Amino acid sequence: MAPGSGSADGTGGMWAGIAPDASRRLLLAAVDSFADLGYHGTSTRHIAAGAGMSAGALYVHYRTKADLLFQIALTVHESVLAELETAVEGIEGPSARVRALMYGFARWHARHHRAARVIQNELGALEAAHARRIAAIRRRVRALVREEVRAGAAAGAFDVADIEGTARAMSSLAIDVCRWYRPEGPRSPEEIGALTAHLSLRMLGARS
Amino acid sequence: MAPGSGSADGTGGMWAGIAPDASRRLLLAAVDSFADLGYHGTSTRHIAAGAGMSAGALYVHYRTKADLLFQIALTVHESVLAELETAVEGIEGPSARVRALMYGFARWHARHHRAARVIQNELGALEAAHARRIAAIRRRVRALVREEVRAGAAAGAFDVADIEGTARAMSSLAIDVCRWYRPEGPRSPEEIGALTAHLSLRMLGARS
DNA sequence: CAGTCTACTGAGCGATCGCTTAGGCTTCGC
DNA sequence: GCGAAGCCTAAGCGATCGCTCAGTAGACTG
Repeated sequence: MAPGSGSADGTGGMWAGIAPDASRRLLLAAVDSFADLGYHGTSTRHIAAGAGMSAGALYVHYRTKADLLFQIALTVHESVLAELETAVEGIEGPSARVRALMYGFARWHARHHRAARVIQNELGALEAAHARRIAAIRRRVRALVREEVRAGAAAGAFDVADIEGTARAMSSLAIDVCRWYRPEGPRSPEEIGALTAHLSLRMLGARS
Repeated sequence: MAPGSGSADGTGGMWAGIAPDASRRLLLAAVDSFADLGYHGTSTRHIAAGAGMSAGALYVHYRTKADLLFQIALTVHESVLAELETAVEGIEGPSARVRALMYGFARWHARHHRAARVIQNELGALEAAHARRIAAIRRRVRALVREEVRAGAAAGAFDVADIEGTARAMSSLAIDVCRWYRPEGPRSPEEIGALTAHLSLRMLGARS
């Protein structure tokens, strides 16, 4: 694992782009605290302490607490998008593509369930301008899933009456993993990914 | 609709059991505010103002802000449980029972998406003793879904290898409705319920 | 009509919030 | 060797937090 990274990270370091080191430590401490206590339940002093600094040091690296949340939301959403785009790269055939997509989607949300919880629960805490930028990325994620469903249905590989609704359900299934997943539970992120992919193909009425 | 109820309510008044009137008004104002701003983001003054009272009046009806959250969590979870138990009452045949169960489950989370968001996002804000009582109800809800899947699989009506995982996915699909549902969107709670039921049966490999 | 009770207001308590500021230590170019 | 710049601490600002409490208005009891 890359040095300086505090937790398991399967995407080659979601936080690797955050420099310098002190900025990254603050950001990781914020993710930890936001995941447990929520954005409003977390004080800037608590974040700074988690990064081993005094209260004021946070403002050397981030303008406001809201800016810190935005940095997290941006980094995390871009990581999801990259994960999905990589997942289907070079894979052919509607069923194989959906399987790869949903496997990566769900596995990501298990691996990064704490970061994912932050961005699912605290979207409403973003300021209006920040929220718009994040919403744009989320639309691209949903479009990616919908496009796979649409293409597969058009090719006759899937039997799906409600493309939009079924694609929404697939995304929902993968995203909600972060709400109930516990690392100490019986399933690995890979197993959850495989199950989610399998169930997605069933929802799509894919030929076995 | 019952008088005194502030919003559409398909379960015959989830909040009808909350008396007197001032207590219920405070509780409804709290749900509204918690759903938008989160538990920690909401001040007791804001709740009281939402119920048309001054700050101190809240403490005539509730011991603490945490007690208020617990009352909400308890009422809402019992409403879900009642909804599911009623949904399958008198219905025979595994597929028909699953269809009724998941229809009710998802429809409830669309109809009451604001209250549902509170209890999904703010579970961590509950005090330990309160959290245990709520967790017990949630286990009963999950068991209800799992039992329908198990019974149907045992009867040969479903083709499902991973009973626990598939049941979890079904619950997840219904619960997550509250995260993305918008009343101004194109789908009614009933349509979402029907789609969720349909997709659940597909995940189960039910005979058409 | 006096006495009691309940529901509520408005002021305010101590604690904590996000954030700023003064100042010190370290590292650097020149 | 020295001023500039960057990163950090400690103290503290004004605002707001959850919550308490003395006092009041109105309904009910005997």
